[in-house]
This record gives sequence, structure tokens and C-alpha cells, in this order.
Amino acid sequence: MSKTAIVPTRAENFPEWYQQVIKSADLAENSDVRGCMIIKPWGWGIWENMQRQLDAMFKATGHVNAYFPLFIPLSFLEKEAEHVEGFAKECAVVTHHRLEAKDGKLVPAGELNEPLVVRPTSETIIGAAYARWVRSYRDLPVLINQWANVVRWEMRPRLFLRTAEFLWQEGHTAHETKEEALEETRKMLGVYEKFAREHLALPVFTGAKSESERFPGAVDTLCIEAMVQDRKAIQAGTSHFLGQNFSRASGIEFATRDGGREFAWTTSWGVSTRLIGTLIMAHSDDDGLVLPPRVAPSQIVILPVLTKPELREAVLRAAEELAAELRMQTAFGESVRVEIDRRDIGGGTKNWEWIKKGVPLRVEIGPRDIEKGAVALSRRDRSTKDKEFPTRTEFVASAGALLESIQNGLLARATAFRDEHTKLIDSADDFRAFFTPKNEAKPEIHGGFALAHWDGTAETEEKIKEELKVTVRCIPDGGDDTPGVCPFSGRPSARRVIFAKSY
RNA sequence: CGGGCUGUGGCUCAGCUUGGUAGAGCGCUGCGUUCGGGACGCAGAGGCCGUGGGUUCAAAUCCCACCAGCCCGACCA
Repeated sequence: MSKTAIVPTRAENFPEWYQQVIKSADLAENSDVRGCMIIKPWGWGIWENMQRQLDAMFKATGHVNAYFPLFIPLSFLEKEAEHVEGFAKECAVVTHHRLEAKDGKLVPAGELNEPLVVRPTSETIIGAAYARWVRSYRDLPVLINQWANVVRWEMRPRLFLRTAEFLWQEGHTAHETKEEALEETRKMLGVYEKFAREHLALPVFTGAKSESERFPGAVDTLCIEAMVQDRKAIQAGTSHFLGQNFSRASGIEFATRDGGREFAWTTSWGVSTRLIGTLIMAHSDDDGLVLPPRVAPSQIVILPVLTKPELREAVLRAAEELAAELRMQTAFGESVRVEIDRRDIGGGTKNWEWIKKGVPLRVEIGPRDIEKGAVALSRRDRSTKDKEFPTRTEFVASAGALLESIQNGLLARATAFRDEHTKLIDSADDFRAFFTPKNEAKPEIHGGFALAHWDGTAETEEKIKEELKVTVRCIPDGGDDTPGVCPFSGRPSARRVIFAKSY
């Protein structure tokens, strides 16, 4: 048995492995406020890349950015009945606006006339603004996105996957017609799917949520659903068709082309820092984080071999020169991101730190390499022992292609994994067997996505959830839509849906 | 919000049963030897033992209360 950098391994204890990967890669940590995390530079670097790349895709589809307030008047939240019900239990509420010293302590003072809710999402406050901005069909569509933090007071937080405060983007659009709004909802789901696949190397299923999993207040919730290495599903992004529910609640009304009045058709769509958690669980291994090059804060780290003091200067200079040449190369249409680790610590320790951080390419350069005009190259998608020795020139010329091949390799691997654990299931017994671990005391990784028929009722869904903790993750687009029989109720089923345990 | 467990240097923990001068490993700092796969030696810094009260000549240790965290449940787009 070989030693792994992460203890325990994925097979031994997946949730604990996940925490250790984050810690070892120095991505984030829990803060002094329960449920809130500190995102450290390496983790933030990933988010910055996601933001930059997604933002470009939003702009390319005609959206602009704006910013709406963190605080929402309580009365706004009350406007949409289902919305209230969905979020009321997890809202942080601001009731005072001042602190006064009393017995050496600070106590809240200056009670607000109307409490303010820290946004759990922004439909209501953005709706109120749109109601003022939209007068005529000529004012439509409104295509706005905002990058923001939101707060949902979660009982059981987990770094990146579910935190009380998290970062996201929320797009909010208003349209003249139902068809246009539906098209927008679809279009943005497509953007998410493409981003997940091409940038995060995550194959995802797209589809619609069942009634019970729908966004509170939405007519329809579309989602991208990913599978991670413990074979559970994770909702990685959602796009909602809100119909006229929110425009009616907020009064987004416009004069139609024929002189009538109508409520606008709205959508909203978002992805969050949860994508980072998804990324970690999808690609990382027992030696730590594995990053798709496209979102890696640094794609190549140069590790100068600093042995003899008299050679130090020369080695560092060679490292600088190599870095400069690499930065002139491109991968994915951007210039290659390179950093040099100049720290004077043990070479082995340093190397392992970068393995755990998941940097795609590690390049050692020392006196012997300089002499031979070579570098020692290691890829994060290969064994940690593998080392190649291309010439320096070869390496520089191939750097971009190497990164792209790592990116493609990760996607291929994740796709194979997902396909291997996606099964057509037709009987209730097979379904139970699929989702039941062999060792109840210490459940092993089991299950996956079950493509099974479902009668479409919330009762059947609830029954399955009770028994197996398995839910309908999505009613997938495309694929097999032949009718069948629901194995749980015997009633007719319009088509197969994806069942899985989920995050 | 229920049930269980845990709070001791930066981190992981021992010490508590049976009260008597605060411990280890890792990490950190300095010096030296090392260095192409997780180095070693020596010297050092660093702690109101979660908080408050009680018992006692004496409390990390016993008792009570509170606070915080973790796990399990409930809850969760």
C-alpha cells in the first residue's frame, strides 16, 4: 500500500477526505462565524477565473451587470406566497441600526420601523426596481446580472457546498412574451452546461426539476446536475422560468404593442461558489486537489532546485526566463498562468504542496537541467512519480497543448465515470439494490444515477425519499423519452427521469 | 430545534478516574549538516487548561451554570 497525501482516502471516508483536500490545498477555512467561510487566495483564484469566464459568456449573450442592495424590506418578501414559504426559515434579519454601551457590553439599539432581510436571493427587490423601469414593450427585454453574496441560514454547513453566506451571480431578466422568457431560461441553462463542460471539465445532465425541487415561486426550474466521485448528484446551476408570478407580485407591468397592459415574463438564473465544491469532489484524488487547467489560479508552477548556494542565482534566473517564455504561450485563448515557488524549503515538501494544490503542471529546473537544456516535468493527471524530461524548447512550445490535453483528459475521465454509474433500472427491487450499501454499518461508495420511470407524482417521490433518501434529480432533456410503467406505483410513466442521492 | 460527544501552545492530542509547580508530536524561530521524492541534529519562543460561579489549604482535574464546536436526526432550490 502506498502512502497518500490525503488521509483518509476517498474510499475510506469521502466527506472527511473532502474536508482534508480543502485544507491541504489551502482553499478555504471555517471562520469565527458558524457557517461562513474564509476563502483563501488559492480558492479565491479559482472563483476569480470562474467569474471572469462566466461573465464574458453573459456579456456575449447580451447581458449587463448591475448591483442591487444586500438588504430587502421584509414586506417585499411577503409579496410572493410560495417564495415566502421557501425562504422564511433561513433568513437573517436586521432589526437595529445602532449599538450602545451598557455595562461594558454593546447592545443593539435604534430599532428599525421595518426589519430588513439579508437577501437570500434578489427576485423581490430587483422586481421592485424593474416595476419602475418598465413602462412599455419598448423597455423590454431587461437583461441584467449581478455578482453578489447571499445569506441562507443553513443548519448544517459544509465548505463550498452549503454555507450560510455564499457568493454567486444571479441573472434577472424581464421579457415581453412567454416564449421569449422561456427561450432565455433555456439559453442560460445552455451557457451553464457549456461552462461546466468546457471550463470545469464537468459533464452534466440538463433538465427540469420536479415540482418538489422547484425554486419557490418558479413555474419551471431547469438545472444542470453533476455526478461526483461518491456517485451522488449535485445541483450545479439553475435557470428558472418565473412566468408572471414575480411580475404580478412586484407590479412589472407594461403597455403592449396593441395598447393593452400586461405583466412581464421574467426569468432568473444562478451559479454559486458551490461550483468549487463540485469541482473538488469531481476531479480530486487521494493526493489532493486536481484542477482543470482552465480555472487553475496558476497552470504551471516552476520549482527551482536550490541546492548549492553558489548556483542559486543562476537557477533562479533560469526559472525567471522560463516563466517569461511560458507566459507568452497561450492555452484556451488566454496567456498561460505561471508562478515560481522561490521558497527555500525542502524540495520534496515543496513538490507535495503543489500536488495537494492541484496545479496542472509542475516543472523542476535545477543545475543539471540547465546544463542539459531540459526540464523535469510532472503532470497532475498522472502518477506523482511520473516525470518526463523534455528539452526546454520542446516544453515551452508544447505548454499550451499540454494544458489543453489535461483539460480534455479530465473531462473524458469524469464522463466515463458518470456513464459507468448511470444505469437503466426497471424494477423496484433493482432500484433498492442499486441504492443500498452492502455494508450498512460503514456504507461504501455505491449507487449512482438511476434512469427509471416515474409516475410523476409527488407521493411516489416522497415515498422513495423516505425509504432510500433518493430523489428525482432531474427530468433530463433529450435521450430516451419513451413511455413506460412506474416501478413503484405501477402507474404509467411519460418518460425516464434521473434518480440519485444528492448533496 | 431534539440526542450524543468534545473544549488544554498555531495544529493534533495526552494528563482528569485517584486534586499538589503544564506535557508530547507536528508546526514556528535561530544555528549547523543536508538537499533532483514528504531530511536530520542542537538550541529556543509560545498556554488565565472555553467562560463564570462553587467545594478545598490547594482545581486542567471534583460540582453547578453558561458559551462554543463536532457528529447523528429534523430542516435545506
